[in-house]
Amino acid sequence: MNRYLGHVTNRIDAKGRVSVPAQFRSIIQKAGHSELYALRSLHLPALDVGGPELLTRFDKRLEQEDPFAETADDMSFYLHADGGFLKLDGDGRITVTDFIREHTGVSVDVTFAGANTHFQMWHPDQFEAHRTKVRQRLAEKRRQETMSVLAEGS
Amino acid sequence: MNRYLGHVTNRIDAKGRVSVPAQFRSIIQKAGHSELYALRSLHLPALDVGGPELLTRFDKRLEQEDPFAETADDMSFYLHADGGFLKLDGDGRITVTDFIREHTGVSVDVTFAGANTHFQMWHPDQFEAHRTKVRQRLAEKRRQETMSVLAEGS
DNA sequence: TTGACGCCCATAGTGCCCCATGATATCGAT
DNA sequence: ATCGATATCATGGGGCACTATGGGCGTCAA
Repeated sequence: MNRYLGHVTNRIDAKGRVSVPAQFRSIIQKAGHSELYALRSLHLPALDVGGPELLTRFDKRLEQEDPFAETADDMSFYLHADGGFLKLDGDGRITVTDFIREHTGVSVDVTFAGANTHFQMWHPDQFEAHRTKVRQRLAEKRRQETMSVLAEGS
Repeated sequence: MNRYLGHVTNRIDAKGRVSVPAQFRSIIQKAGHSELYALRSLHLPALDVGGPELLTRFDKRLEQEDPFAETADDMSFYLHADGGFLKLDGDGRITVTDFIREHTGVSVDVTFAGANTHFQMWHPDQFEAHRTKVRQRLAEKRRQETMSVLAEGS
């Protein structure tokens, strides 16, 4: 399986380290990488994490912008300055820096959530809150669509 | 990794020196350079720092950015005039000259920010302010376009 | 002399590498 | 199916190496 799926919550130890779930690590390993790249999500209290190809994907998006416009500078700043590397140690752990804590609010536990091509890091509570919100929105959307279909049929 | 990424804040000592982050130093070293060139950013209170290739890259950008040759010359002069040239000492530190202080406002701490092919030097507060602004602008843009690279499949 | 600068070394804090332990899952033999 | 052996994984901790930072001491120029 080469996709990031499911979610796991792990504990931060006394030295501020946390294990990246083995199933996620194996994906990185298969890609031949030993480093992770993290971005602070623009609209969520979570980190978007992946291998170097995550950065490449964003770089491609950046190339589409007019290189002399403000937006291009903004995106470059967001990608290159606002992000950070997470180095995996020999046991597949990363150190939870202030960089991570500030944006996500994590302190004792971290929830790793798969997002297909990459994964996210959350405070467990924030993750749970977000999860229920998403479910509500989807249910609401489905209800609306069903209603409209019924309306057409009649 | 041979790209300037992430950001670090270091302290200026009593002799006016500050350590260039080891992470960045190793990139310079790998490129085989022992000298750094610093240019005043046009739109930002920051310095753009990198190897010799930084000069040509910015010259090209200048040409395209301003159609009036005379103004471009002025800007080129502004960029290169008291042109920054930062020497690394044996311990990977540079001395923070007035050239740096004037344009960036740094006094006690310096924030080094990656910009992929080069890096920037900021006053920590200015950096943080810029960061917030950039995130706001990007979030706004995303709301308008529903731009989400992450949401794409594969 | 004084102050800026280059080169040297000292040290505290942090990050990284290595190994240990316990819990859980997997497998094989009976 | 049961039970024991083995593997995998999250977690804990020791200890070394590196890095950031502070400071000493020459040299050179004003």
